[in-house]
Amino acid sequence: MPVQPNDCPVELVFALLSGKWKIPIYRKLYISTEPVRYGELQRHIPSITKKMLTEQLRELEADGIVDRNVYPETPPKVEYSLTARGRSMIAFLDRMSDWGEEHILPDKSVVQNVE
Amino acid sequence: MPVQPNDCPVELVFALLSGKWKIPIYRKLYISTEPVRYGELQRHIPSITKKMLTEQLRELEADGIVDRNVYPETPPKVEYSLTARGRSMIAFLDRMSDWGEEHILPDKSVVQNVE
DNA sequence: CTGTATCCATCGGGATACTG
DNA sequence: CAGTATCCCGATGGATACAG
Repeated sequence: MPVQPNDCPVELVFALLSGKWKIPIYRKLYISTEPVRYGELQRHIPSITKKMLTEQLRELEADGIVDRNVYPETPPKVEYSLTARGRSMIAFLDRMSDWGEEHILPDKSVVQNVE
Repeated sequence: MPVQPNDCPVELVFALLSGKWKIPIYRKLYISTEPVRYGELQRHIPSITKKMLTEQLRELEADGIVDRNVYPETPPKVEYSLTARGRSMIAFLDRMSDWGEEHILPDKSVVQNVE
């Protein structure tokens, strides 16, 4: 659901991106220089159902993170892209990613516990 | 539940802090210079139940974010604190907070839409 | 092609009572 | 004081079929 009022900025931001598929969707939209079609998103995230893809996109849209453009053609064509606000999230997402790679993924390294 | 393997660092980090009460708990532990007792946490977050407080603390502990110290006294005394790893999350949490204050909370300002 | 509409299983989280 | 043990509900997300 769209975000509810709350006083903690961190919790608010978490709420914006909470949802099983929002990060993968965000990543795809961020990486693409061009707007991305519905079907393209679905192919990029094979395990997502149409219901969930639509739901998550609607929430991201309601929260001003994603832009939705409908082209009234036949067959229909709908394109999604990040809003400026959405793009600006990359600032802290990159920091999160850095932290994750440093503190979680290192287990994958052959060399462990090298303090 | 403790975090499951996954390839996206951002999703991994989200998983670490997903849980209705983890951010409030983190904040309290971060702010306190001294370790915090169980009852103190409960008083600081009045609406949390014992079950949830215990659950969330256990998960944070399993994920290496929180330290748990038991003093075998009577009555029992258990203290919680952030691990070094936990403390280091403040780096991206601060960036998230900044973004949240800039992009979500400004509605509270009297002056709006001043592009 | 881009969705909606139903129906349903699972699970996070809450209320309450009990315990070492 | 610091938890466990149960019981339970509502929301989240999945499967499938249908529609413009």
